[in-house]
Amino acid sequence: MRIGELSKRTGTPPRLLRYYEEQGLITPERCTNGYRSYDERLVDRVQQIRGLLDAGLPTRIIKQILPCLDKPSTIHFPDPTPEMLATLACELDRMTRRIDCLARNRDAIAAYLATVRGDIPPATEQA
Amino acid sequence: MRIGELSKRTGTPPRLLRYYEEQGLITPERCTNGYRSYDERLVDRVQQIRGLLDAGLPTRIIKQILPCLDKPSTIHFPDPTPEMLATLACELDRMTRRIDCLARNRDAIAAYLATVRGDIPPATEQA
DNA sequence: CTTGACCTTCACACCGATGTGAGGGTTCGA
DNA sequence: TCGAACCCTCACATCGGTGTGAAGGTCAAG
Repeated sequence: MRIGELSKRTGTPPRLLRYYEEQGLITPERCTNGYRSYDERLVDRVQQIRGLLDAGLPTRIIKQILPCLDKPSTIHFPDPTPEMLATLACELDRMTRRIDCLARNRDAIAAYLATVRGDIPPATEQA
Repeated sequence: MRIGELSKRTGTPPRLLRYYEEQGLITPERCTNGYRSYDERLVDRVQQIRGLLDAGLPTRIIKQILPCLDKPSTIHFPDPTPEMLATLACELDRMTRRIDCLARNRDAIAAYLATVRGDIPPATEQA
C-alpha cells in the first residue's frame, strides 16, 4: 500500500511515516516511480511505534527494541552484541519503572474518581 | 530546604525545579532573602513528577492529576468540575493504554533476552 | 490534454523539556 | 574583607517529535 492508505489506517500523518523511516524504524519498499510501498504488516508496526513514542521512548531506543519483537521466539537477529544485550536489559528496567509509576498514579486517580463519585464513600477516611 | 539540597536529593537540576514551579507543579515558599524554601514532602513530589514526565505525560496533565494524589482518600480538592472529572477519566484511560503498550513490549523484550541467553532454548521454535 | 489527487524532497517553524551562561545578590568561613 | 558557594532572574540554545508549505513528478479520469 502507499503512504496515504497507511496514513489513514494508522491515523498517522504521512509526514510522520516519513520521519519514522528516516529514523530507521520502518523501511518501506519503493515502486519504480519512487513512491513508497508499505507492507501490510507495517500497520501494526506503526501503531506499536506510536504507542511506544507516546509512552515516552525516543526513536533511538525504539529502533533498538523493535527487532526483538518481530515474531515471538524467532531470533531474526544477526548476532546480538553483549553491549546490545546490556542496552536491552537496561531499557527493560526503565520500562518496568515507567510501568510501575504509571500504574501507581493511575490507581490513585481511579481511587480518587471512585470516592469523588461517591461510589464508595470511603470507610478508611476521617476529617 | 533550599533548591540545592532538593536538587541533590532528587537528582534534578535546579533549572528543572524552577521550571516545574513555573508550570505550577510545585509552589515552594520564599525566604526573606528571596531564596526558595522547599518542604520535605516535595522530595517525593518531585520524583513523582519526574516519573510521570519520563512516562510521557506533559506538565499540563501532570498538574491536573497531582492534586488527586496527595493523600490517599483525602479529598483536598475544592470542587471538581464535571469537565475536570472527564479530563481525569480520559487521562486514566490513556495511562492504562500506555501501561498495556509498555507491558506488552517489555514482556517481549524479556522473552527475547531469555531465549537469547539460552535460558530456555525455546520449545516453541523451529528454524 | 488537462485537471485533480496523490506522491516526491526540502526546508523552515513550532512546542515542550532541558542545557547553559550572563549579570547580580546573599551568606559564610578564611 | 574577600572569596567561594550558594541563590536569584532572564534569555538564548538545543533536541526530539510534529506541523506546514513550496516546488515539482505521476497517474487516472474527464
